[in-house]
Amino acid sequence: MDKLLKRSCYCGEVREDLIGKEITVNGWVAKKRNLGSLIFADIRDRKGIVQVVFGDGTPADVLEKANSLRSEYTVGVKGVVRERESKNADLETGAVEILANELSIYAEAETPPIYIKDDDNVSGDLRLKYRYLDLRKPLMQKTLAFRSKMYNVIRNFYYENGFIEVETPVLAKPTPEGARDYLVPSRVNPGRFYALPQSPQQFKQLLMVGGTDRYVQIAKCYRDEDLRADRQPEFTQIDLEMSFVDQEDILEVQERFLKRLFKEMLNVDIQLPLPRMTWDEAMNRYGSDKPDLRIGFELHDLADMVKDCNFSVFTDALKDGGRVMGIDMNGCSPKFSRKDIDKMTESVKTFGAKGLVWIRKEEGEIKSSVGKFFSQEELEKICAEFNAEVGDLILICSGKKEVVWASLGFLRRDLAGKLGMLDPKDYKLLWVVDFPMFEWSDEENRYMAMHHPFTSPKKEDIHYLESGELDKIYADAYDIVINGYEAGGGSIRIHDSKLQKKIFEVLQLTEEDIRIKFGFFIDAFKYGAPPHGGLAFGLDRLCMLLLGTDDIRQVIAFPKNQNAQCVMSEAPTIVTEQQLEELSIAVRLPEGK
RNA sequence: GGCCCGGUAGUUCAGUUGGUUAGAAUGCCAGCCUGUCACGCUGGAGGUCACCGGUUCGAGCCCGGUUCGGGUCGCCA
Repeated sequence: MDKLLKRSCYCGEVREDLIGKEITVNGWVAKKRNLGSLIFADIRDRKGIVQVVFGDGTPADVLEKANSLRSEYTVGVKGVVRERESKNADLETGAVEILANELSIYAEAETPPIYIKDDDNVSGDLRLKYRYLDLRKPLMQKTLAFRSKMYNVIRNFYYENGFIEVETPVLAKPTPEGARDYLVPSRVNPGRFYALPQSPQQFKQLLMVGGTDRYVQIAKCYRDEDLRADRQPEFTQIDLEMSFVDQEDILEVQERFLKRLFKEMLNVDIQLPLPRMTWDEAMNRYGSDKPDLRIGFELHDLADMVKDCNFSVFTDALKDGGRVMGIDMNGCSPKFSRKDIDKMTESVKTFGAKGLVWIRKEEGEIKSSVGKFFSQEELEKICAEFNAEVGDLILICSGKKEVVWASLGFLRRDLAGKLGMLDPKDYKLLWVVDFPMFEWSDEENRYMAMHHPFTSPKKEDIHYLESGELDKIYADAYDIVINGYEAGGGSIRIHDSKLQKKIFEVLQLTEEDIRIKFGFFIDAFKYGAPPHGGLAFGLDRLCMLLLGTDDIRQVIAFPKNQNAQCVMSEAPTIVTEQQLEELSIAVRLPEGK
């Protein structure tokens, strides 16, 4: 239609200093208010919204055209900025408006299927289907710009600290010992597959062998596992590796990065050095390897208090090598009904707990779901362990330690959330260090590397490799934890090929396995590998945390739904016979699909 | 793969014990309106109650199955 393109100002940036000046804005019609021969239109672009007035001197043909405007028409407006008669305090541009004298309708629009405003309340499914409309919302545009600024802070910091940005391949080799791979068939190598990287782990270590010394990459990673509110199948890592360093050196640089990130993105000051906690301590005090330190409600081991009690559930758990532990929800007794506790009991069952015992400390009396098994004196002793006061609610769980940790760890954070105690603007960062090297896998019936098989065991624990006491071996591995989220993790790597071989052995990989899966990697370390280590931050999760959302989709432009589909483009999709033919692939669907 | 929650107008939802023509708000369309900004007023259109089957004289509602979406456990080196 009419030609009027060149913008002189973003809608969201029109201010009093432009009063009296003629400007041109481009954008979408967010709202039209037609008062007859006076028409107001709110025009939106990525910076915000400005009010345009038609009437009061607007040429008749322009006024007529303005009357035909509908929601989401794409338009350009030229007009003079003037002060408003009555200001709108809710709008950043609310002190001014544009009196239009030219209007171009670049494109008409059908009625949008979703509301395009921040408080839309539209289901996530529809938002993803019409993501291109959803992205027009001011909040989404702010989020994209925020994330973009993050890239900038990241690159500046690491460039200034001597890191080299290197792109590693996306078409890579399948990763054994990890998550499920996304596979990519090779046409020119029939029957062979690339895998999309779960992380650039091996490449970045080979960069160290290659002498790069300090590497950084904002890397896309792919894992074919089930999704969660904070987990997408393709996600972005800030991936790092450093040579000739120990754990201290790495943590020191990375916490300076975090300090800078929080300062530049939020103007929040983070105190360094960050607190540290061993994995053992985190599990025993918080029941989680990613403890949320915004709240207390720490776990207490009650073994001493219940080892001789009459409640066989507890004594049996202890005899089987399990734990009896509890948390004290201070002052929460009146806040949770019997029904609420029933729900808590149901929720901990998903972690394998058989039940949940409660103790309510009341004026002059201590009540409990297991009151008939315990004397008041015994209950008093438990309350004393927590320094419980009247009005406290103590929740106790027993069983295998992993079950107890998971159950109570879940409850303390879940209940705190329900009580509104988790302030998203309060940032509690810590390092969790000294992870166990191995964990037993019932499924595989063998020990697996907890972090990954290139992680270095702690020097003082290496002798347990010989004695086979694998559960006594801890690793030079560390996670950065922010408000209960694992925001990143890393380790010192093995640079000694003999030690690496030994680790593969205890992981029960055969010579042939090692050859096939890691041959090139092992070979590289024969030629002089530097001591090295690194870390990767989850960029999406950092972005979530900084923006105070718990939905990772909010910070990704085009995310997948829970079934790993893009509901907008309908990926993944079936492909033509011809494509499959070229790739030498035959598809065999499971029964009923 | 398991468990939990949900699917009613374009959108967000209500819908009583199973009972007449399924409602509200918002959005949309038309008319009127010169200071609105959640504009207002008047009128109007808009429904495969996710799908299939069953129970019943009668199903949005009850039962069975399927499907779709969300959360979560397993899984995520």
